[in-house]
Amino acid sequence: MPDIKHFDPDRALERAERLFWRHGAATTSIQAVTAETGLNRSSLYATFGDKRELHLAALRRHVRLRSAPVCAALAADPRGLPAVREFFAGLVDARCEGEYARWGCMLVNAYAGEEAADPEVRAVLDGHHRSLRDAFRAVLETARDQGQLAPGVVPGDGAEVLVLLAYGVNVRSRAGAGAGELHRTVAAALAGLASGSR
Amino acid sequence: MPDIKHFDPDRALERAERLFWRHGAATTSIQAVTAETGLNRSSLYATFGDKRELHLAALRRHVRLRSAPVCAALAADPRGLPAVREFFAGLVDARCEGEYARWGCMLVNAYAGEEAADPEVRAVLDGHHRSLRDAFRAVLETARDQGQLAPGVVPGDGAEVLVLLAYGVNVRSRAGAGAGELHRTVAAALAGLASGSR
DNA sequence: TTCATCCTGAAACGGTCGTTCCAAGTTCCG
DNA sequence: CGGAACTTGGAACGACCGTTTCAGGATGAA
Repeated sequence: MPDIKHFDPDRALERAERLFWRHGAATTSIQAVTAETGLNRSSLYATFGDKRELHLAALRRHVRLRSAPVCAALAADPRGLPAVREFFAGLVDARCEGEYARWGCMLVNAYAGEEAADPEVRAVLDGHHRSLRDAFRAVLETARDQGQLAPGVVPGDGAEVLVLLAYGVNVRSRAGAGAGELHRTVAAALAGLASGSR
Repeated sequence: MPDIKHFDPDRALERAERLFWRHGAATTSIQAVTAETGLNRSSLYATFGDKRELHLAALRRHVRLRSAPVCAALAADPRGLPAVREFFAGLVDARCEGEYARWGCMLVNAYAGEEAADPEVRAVLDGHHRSLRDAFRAVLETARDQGQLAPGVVPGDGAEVLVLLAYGVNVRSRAGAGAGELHRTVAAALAGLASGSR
């Protein structure tokens, strides 16, 4: 083993992930990545390959470290509908306040970009879509078994609806929609799922 | 009046609109616009100004000629819920089949792009959001007056939910989601609005 | 017809893009 | 200590970016 890397690859990837997240793949230049990470072009290319591979690695890191844990926690939550409400409350807050306010969701942003034509990008997006949908379905099945669900609500279909709702929240939050407005809208959408609500 | 334009500005703008719609603002070059429209840089700049202004004009044309008429027809539809179902059926078909399949919605794409930080772009997006929401609210009020609405559904809140649902459909359709899947999901979402559904 | 006015075509601007290359430096193994 | 293996810094590549400029052609008014 002759020489060792002088930097932490995952730390650099996390910086790149943030750039791609906030500005998008097309408008994030390699130069911007080198400036943000502190390392130079050679190290970047030697470690991650070209820009497309770097973006893919950033997308996959995002799914692995940010999206997947949330999906797993959601799927394993035994509370039923309250878990769904908590998920959306956290989503709205994360999108409207704090460090990542108005960044939207990195994956939803990728849907709308030119990069969505890339089969490997699409595979990441599809994988995340399935994860989130399956998590919602599990929670809705739990809710149904506990009698929380309004009659007529099918967990599989309801889960797809909730995923689209989450996409909508992510889209709308990027244009500066207020947290209060989104909380209210989400509450109205979820009210239709609960038994005894009407 | 010395000389007259040798081309139809709106025809050129429509070509540019399609490029921005399909590929996004960042990845559509002026060169691509000149190639698509057939006119050269000078005429382009003299007519529309720089790239930002061209993109804004394309966005506004999109709202004026494609989005606004649909919103107006929706708002004026006297049928209530069937109008909502027809809107979404048409949306899903337009996004999944035909000439514009998998292009998504130009406005939703703009939400996710870097251009959403531009105040003028954001004004266009907000205007469209309000138009669509108001149209949905009008239709839901009609539905309520005709007894079609499930008790507990507030037209104002339901309208916001439907807009987010539409955003979700637009996002998901760009990654190749099937029309059948989206039709089914939309149907499940709308079922919760109808009276006697549960 | 003359002329002022506008449009068109094409070349060119500086800047930035993603990517490659290579010399110099650093590290571990024997 | 010698040298192979690998990283690093930095220059350089051609291509493309958005934009400007200008000469020359076309047009309508007087």
